[in-house]
Amino acid sequence: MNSVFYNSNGIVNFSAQPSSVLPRSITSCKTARDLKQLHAVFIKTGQIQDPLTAAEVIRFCAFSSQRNIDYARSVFHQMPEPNCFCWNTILRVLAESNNEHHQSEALMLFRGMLCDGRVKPNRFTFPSVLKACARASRLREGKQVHGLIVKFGFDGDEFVISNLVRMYVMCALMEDAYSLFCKSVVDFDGSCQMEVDKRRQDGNVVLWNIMIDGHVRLGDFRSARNLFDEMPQRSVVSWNVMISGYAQNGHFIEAINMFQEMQISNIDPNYVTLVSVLPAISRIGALELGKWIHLYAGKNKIEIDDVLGSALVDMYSKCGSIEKALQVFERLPQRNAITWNAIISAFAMHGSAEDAINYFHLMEKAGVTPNDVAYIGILSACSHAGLVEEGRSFFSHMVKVVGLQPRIEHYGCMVDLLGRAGRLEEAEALIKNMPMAPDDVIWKALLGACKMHKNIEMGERVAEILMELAPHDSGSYVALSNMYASLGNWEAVAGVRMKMKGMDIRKDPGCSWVEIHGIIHEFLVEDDSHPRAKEIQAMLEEMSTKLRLNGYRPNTLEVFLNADEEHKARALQYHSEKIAVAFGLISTAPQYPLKIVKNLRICEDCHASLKLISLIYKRRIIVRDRKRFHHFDHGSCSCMDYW
DNA sequence: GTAGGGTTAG
Repeated sequence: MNSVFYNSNGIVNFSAQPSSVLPRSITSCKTARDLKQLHAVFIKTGQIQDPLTAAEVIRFCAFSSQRNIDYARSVFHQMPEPNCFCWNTILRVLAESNNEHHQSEALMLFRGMLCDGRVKPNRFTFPSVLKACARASRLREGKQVHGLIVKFGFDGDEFVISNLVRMYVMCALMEDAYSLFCKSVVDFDGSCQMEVDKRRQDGNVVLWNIMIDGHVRLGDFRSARNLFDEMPQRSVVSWNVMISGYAQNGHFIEAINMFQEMQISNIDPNYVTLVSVLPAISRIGALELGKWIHLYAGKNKIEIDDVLGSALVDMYSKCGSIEKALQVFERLPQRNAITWNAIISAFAMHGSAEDAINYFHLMEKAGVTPNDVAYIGILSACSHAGLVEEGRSFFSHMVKVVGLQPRIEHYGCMVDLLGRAGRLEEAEALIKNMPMAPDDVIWKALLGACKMHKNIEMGERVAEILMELAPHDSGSYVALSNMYASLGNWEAVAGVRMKMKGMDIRKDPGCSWVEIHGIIHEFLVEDDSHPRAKEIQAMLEEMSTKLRLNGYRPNTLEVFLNADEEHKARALQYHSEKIAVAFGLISTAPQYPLKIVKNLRICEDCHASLKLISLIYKRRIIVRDRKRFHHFDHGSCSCMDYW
């Protein structure tokens, strides 16, 4: 007969079992199969009646890598008399799940626990219950739980309080959160005068972090920053909350500044810091900083798993290095749907439709089902490469075979795909038949196609709609004006300009960034504010001369002004990306590829010029515009002039 | 047994 006994940690050991067949304890279970075998033995021996054993089983199914909440729940419900520890375990499992139904279930279960009455909740019960309320934004229940906490006398427990504050913060009730916060901070500070109680101090920082997080969630960065500056001490989490808050709300420069200040303050970035700051680096295109992060992870033994890996793949891709993106991707020990989406989107952005399609199929082969985002990636790849039939086939496969509901982003790709291939009527028909209202992005895609194919009739119509939909967006005015200009209709151009002036709409200034030796340099149109402006100017003149000698003629069609040709040619010379290239050429050695990030789309003239410049100066130039990458090399561009 | 994270049409 098998004997069962416990070690000092309450972990069950099966020393009499042949180790090749059965795991010796729950902690040595590697797979769900191991656990099921062990569980079967527990049932057979009746040992499952022991609450500690049952709780260990629940914990394993809930928190190990073999996450199986259904299994945990069934073990729990089979217990005739679960003790408080078991209740706490199942409540925590449900509360921390990402599935919203589980949070509701946790609350129902907690209600059951109270009604049952055999077990009283303890101080470990409430954090989970509060977490469930917070995650599901269930304020009404949250307030009831607050009442119970007072009734049971746990309103002095730091874990309970921090979860209570967090619950109010997540329900956007900052006043309630503040009243608890202020009370606790005063209490804690009072007791800390006598003796520095480390745990209390930590608890204090946690509360500050939660409050900062609350302001960040509400988009109130000023209050968040004030608290951050005021707090008596900051933990790595305090920095992470600020960095991720900035990064997720489009304040990329602030996120990066915070990250750099963090290092000045001698706080070591951790895994979450890296994952939080990487998207900001991607958006700015700060490759050197991105590389530093990658190295830092390696040096500090921070594991590059699927999550950090996805962020790195995206960073390298958005910073212009598709080769490094692929290298990181290939070396990852595990890849999930997001990792695959990141590499597929990377190929799409860089114009390698073939690779995007290959990796899409590799993803399927690896047993990862492509989700809606994967289809956005693949459709955008088809659109950038002009693969109309392939795009159509992916779209219909997604709808008819996979049964995914297309989102507006999918329609956006299709409108772009059809429009740019010159099938303007089909694109317009698709917009009319979409199940949702078209947004400005959809109309902009069609307007771009009208401009490309010089369909002024449709262009005017679409621009009209856009001006109504997004009246303060300069894009539609500029596109319409450019369209008239390309037809030489200067009167109509003047009309659009008048309208813009009347509504005080200004064209977004073109802006380019180039990172040279780790420092980001920003250039605006006609920018002469750089310390090396004189040398840049001389370089621009030289470029201009060499371009002309190589047969280049300025393409002034897209110049916004109705000015004489010479003036327009000069305006073109000072587009921000050209200034950035000039600066790059004088600042770096020939083998150094220039990587430029531009806020708007690259214009046709700059595109033609950069192709020639890559030939004349034997320089690889990679430009990331608002939409995609252009790799200029040996006189041609990776987009094959289709963008 | 407290806080924090990656991909997405133009």
